[in-house]
Amino acid sequence: MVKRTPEETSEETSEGTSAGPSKSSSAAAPPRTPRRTDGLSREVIVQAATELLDGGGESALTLRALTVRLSTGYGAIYHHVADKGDLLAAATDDVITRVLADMVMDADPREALRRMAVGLFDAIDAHPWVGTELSRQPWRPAMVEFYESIGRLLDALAVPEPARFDAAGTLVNYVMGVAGQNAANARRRAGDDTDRAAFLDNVAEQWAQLDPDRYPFVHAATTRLREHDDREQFITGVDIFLAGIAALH
Amino acid sequence: MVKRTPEETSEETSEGTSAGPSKSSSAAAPPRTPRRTDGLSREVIVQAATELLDGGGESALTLRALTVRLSTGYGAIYHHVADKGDLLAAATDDVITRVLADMVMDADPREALRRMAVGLFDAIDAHPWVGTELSRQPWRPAMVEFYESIGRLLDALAVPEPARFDAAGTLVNYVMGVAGQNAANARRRAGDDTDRAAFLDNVAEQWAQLDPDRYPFVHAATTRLREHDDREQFITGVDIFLAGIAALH
DNA sequence: CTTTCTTTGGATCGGCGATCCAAAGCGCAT
DNA sequence: ATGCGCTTTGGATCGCCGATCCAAAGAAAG
Repeated sequence: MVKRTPEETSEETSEGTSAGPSKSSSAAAPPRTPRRTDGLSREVIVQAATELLDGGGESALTLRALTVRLSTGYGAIYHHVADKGDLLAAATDDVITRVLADMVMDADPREALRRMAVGLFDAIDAHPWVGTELSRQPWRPAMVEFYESIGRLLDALAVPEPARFDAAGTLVNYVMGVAGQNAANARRRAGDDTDRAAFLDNVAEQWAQLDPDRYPFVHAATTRLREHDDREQFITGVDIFLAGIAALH
Repeated sequence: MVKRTPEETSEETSEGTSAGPSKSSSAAAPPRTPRRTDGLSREVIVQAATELLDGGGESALTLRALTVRLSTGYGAIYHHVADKGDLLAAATDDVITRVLADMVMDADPREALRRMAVGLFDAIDAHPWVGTELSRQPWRPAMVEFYESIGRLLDALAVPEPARFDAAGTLVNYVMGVAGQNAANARRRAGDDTDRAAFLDNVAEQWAQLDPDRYPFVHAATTRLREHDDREQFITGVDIFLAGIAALH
């Protein structure tokens, strides 16, 4: 078999009519890069997609980039994957599943709930694109594990059945909200070369310039905006909801 | 104002060379559609964009569709608008501002908070694309009004200053989470021609087929999933939050 | 009327997701 | 072993998108 180096392929494309299929094959023998020896698979593709996403955000996942990274063509990828959405969903499921696998359920239900929420928070913090995709498709199969754990822990907290469903949904909605916001911040951080502190300073400055008479609260909150820690604030929010759930009996 | 009928534009385009700049003008006089008499403006464009978004979701807002709807060209639009993101943000601000303008602050802070959250919920329910854009950019200028109102109402609820900032953020995050989820549902509804009930039935059926031993909570929640009302569940969540605030002092 | 500036229309570009097809390998039946 | 069909691969191609660019058309200034 002739080992052909991946040089430039044919530059001059046929300038045939616009819609004509290439039925009558021309004389020129088309050079082909050799077929890959190691088999492509859905897992390999998902893995490569995850690395692209982690490296450059959601915009870095393009079919073109995938073909380059895997040294293959479009057809090979689309043979294992339905479309780009399928790929993004699979990568998200992958991350979520991994997070849940590492989770240990504590004895105290309250602490376990807090730990689960924080686990999801940290995962989204590490992979912001997961937050975006998750807030777009909150009912992925991988999330069922989450709902189940939350439901059980609420049961352990003696939340009665009629309210348990609403309580679980509320908690999930809160986590999703933070996820989306975090992902948005991370996106902005990557887009601009201003880091998180600079971005917050920017918002805080705009807030500080508001009329203190019309916007007393926002105007006064600028200091806290600069200093606050996202993770701690998130946990505080979880505690608020847990307290509210306990108060509802 | 002269309403120009949307007649056919020029059909036959010039078939110039592929990459050559049209410096040396050829002999053929290029036919031009007449210039519009009524002035274009940023507001008119934002209005048209909103109608497109309401009509066909986020994917319906394309520059091409805008030029057709306004009977104009790309250049005219880009003269008034920075880029597509600017346009989407402006349309979102427009909707949010309108919602806030119609809001009346009640005497009871608890009821007022509930009303504000529901107002945002209803607006996003009516314009799902607002939810997506809002969860992507939670710090739009139009949202400052919201933060301010929430802060004042929390103050009226005697939430002390150190906790007020966290509490306001938590509530906003919760609302954002619901917003994103709602927008996702609406998107799916529009994509498939299955309506909301059919979609929920689909999810519920998948849940029902899970192993009842491994997933007792999710398996049992299918009935509630089918029957629950999004709006009521959202309000329940707000009440949980309010109870949590009260419990934490 | 002439010049200058603002606003408009549309050709064009590069990049994207998706489709399609032929080549290449692989396995099974003969 | 040999031919034949099925699976997998590589890449040309299509249509559409956002964005850029430029010349024409009018409005304003002189």
